[in-house]
Amino acid sequence: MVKIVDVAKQAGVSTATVSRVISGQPGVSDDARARVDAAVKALGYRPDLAARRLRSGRTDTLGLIVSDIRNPFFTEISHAVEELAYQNRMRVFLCNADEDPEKEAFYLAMMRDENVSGVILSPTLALLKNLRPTNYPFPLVLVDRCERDTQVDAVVLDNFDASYRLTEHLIAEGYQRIIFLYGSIGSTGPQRHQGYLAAMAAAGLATQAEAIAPRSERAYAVAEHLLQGESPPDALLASSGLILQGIVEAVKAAGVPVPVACAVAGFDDLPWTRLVTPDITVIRQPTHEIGQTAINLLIERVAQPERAVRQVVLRGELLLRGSTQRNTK
Amino acid sequence: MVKIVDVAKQAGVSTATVSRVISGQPGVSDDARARVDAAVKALGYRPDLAARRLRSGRTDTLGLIVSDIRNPFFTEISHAVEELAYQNRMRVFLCNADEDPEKEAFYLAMMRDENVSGVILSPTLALLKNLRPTNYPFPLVLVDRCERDTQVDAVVLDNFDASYRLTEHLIAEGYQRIIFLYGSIGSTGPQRHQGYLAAMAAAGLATQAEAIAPRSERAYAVAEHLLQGESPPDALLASSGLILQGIVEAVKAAGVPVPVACAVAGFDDLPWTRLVTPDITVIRQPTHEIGQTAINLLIERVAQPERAVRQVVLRGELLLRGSTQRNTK
DNA sequence: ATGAAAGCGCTAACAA
DNA sequence: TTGTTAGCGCTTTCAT
Repeated sequence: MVKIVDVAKQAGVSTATVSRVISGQPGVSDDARARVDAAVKALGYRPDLAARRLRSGRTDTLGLIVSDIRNPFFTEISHAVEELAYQNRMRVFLCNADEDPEKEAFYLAMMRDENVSGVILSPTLALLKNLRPTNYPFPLVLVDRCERDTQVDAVVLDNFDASYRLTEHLIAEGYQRIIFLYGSIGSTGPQRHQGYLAAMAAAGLATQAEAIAPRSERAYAVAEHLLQGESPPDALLASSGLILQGIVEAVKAAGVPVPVACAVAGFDDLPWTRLVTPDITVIRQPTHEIGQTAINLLIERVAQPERAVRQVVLRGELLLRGSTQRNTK
Repeated sequence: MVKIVDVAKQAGVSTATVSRVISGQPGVSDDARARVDAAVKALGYRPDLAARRLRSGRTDTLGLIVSDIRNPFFTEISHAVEELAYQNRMRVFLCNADEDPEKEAFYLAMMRDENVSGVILSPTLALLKNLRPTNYPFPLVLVDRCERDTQVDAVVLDNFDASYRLTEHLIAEGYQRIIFLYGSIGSTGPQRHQGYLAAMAAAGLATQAEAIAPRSERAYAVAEHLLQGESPPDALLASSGLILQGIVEAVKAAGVPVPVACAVAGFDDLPWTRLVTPDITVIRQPTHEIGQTAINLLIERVAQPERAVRQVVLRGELLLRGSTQRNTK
């Protein structure tokens, strides 16, 4: 294995000069620089990262801890983070907490052990509720989930606003008995619930909402039950893609005509929402931008540890499609 | 920061003994072991990974380089790999090559620099064509893509067989003018193409296949064109989920009744294939098992570097659904 | 079973 | 601008 002394010897300089050259520091003559570069190339030298990290204390590695790697929302965020990390020549540990606080704690500890430069995290509700950023030896940026009083850099959707606008649209289309199904674990479901409540209240309509486990099977069961009940909904709203999927399956199974008898809408512009008939009205989250913003916040935080906390709130995009347009169909 | 000497002092032993205890080596008395454990706990000691790696040359870290992190197929594999790595207390660098040989090369070099214990890789075709495992200082396990003569551990689908059975099913249902759309870059598309050709030949039917870029827009355009042509297909087969999506959109847009006028089927049991009407017949790949098998192969290879090359070929599952059942509908 | 001590390859403080 | 050198914190040989 070729090491820094070999390069130094070959180039006729000291190891310090080689070190300066390979880490792009100033204070090296063009001549020496050229000789080192040549020696590096000739010998195929690659610095030993473990040695460098031990000595320097830096790793140039980020952690990304997502709640569910199989959820396309997080997959898009991961993609954006990976892309920017690649451009910045940083590595990233991508970890999947699977909504499990224990796994989340394990990975957070691992990040500490790895001495990462920073971590992007979509926290479980349990962690979010009493998050002390000072507990962590690295800067933290939250994505997707954040409470109003959390004092940490974060980038989230304006959940209240998005949900308000979605509900408002349904009301404008003439739907009245609008039922909202939302994920009970997590912070986004309840925030979206609030937007729904506000929009309904503004229109003077009675509300009904069901907090459920965020799984399509649960949404299916609840929707099925509601559709068969005494006063069935004329619109079903979902606070997430998974819940929306369950609703769509239930409506299909029950043979309820959409959007005439019942409208359907929800969050997350998943590919299938355009493939089904009718296609589904959704709120599109700017996933790529969320990931991009998160890693930029993190990089800036690393550069300036003392700067004020910043929370970026992004607006969702309402995509009007067939499942909520009673009039045009 | 607390280090190993602090623990040694506190426990009244040498650093060597502490090192033995924390890495679970034998040759330490129960008494010493207990004192060390207590000291570790009392001081909240965590070993410095950089130092450990520099000295030991081991990292207990794996690399996973996927072709496209946004593809649910790879997302499922990532999930399985992550799960098993977690159980084995190993870290994993998840990288997304995005089907780009340059990015792939970068990440492979990064794996070398990181001195990872091993790498799981879904290679680009360019790399697969002349893959020299001896070029890499770490063991390699291929997933999803592998040529017949590649001498590397691998776990793949039996693409020929799966495609054969899918085609056979369509023939049995009475379809005759079956056109196959497959991804031209990559090794799986052509392998699946061969299965289609064989099944058609066995039935004495004329074949038509189109090699296309594996994007839904391309599949849409080609399918649209075929459906409007002089002798339109009575069945369209896709070699991947993305191509299948394009076909479904095109058929829907053209208003062709499925499965009566035209059947549709393909690869990958994506959620939406059950949501559309009719639901789509597909080959389900055992994604979880693929990921699991890959990491197990890798762990065993690390333990026994000299064992013979093993290639695991898994069988796809044919899920019969509405889009190909002309008779029952 | 235990300890003393030699480095792993690199960076950065300091000297020149 | 350049070189010398002292460690970073740990593992592992080699004694005992």
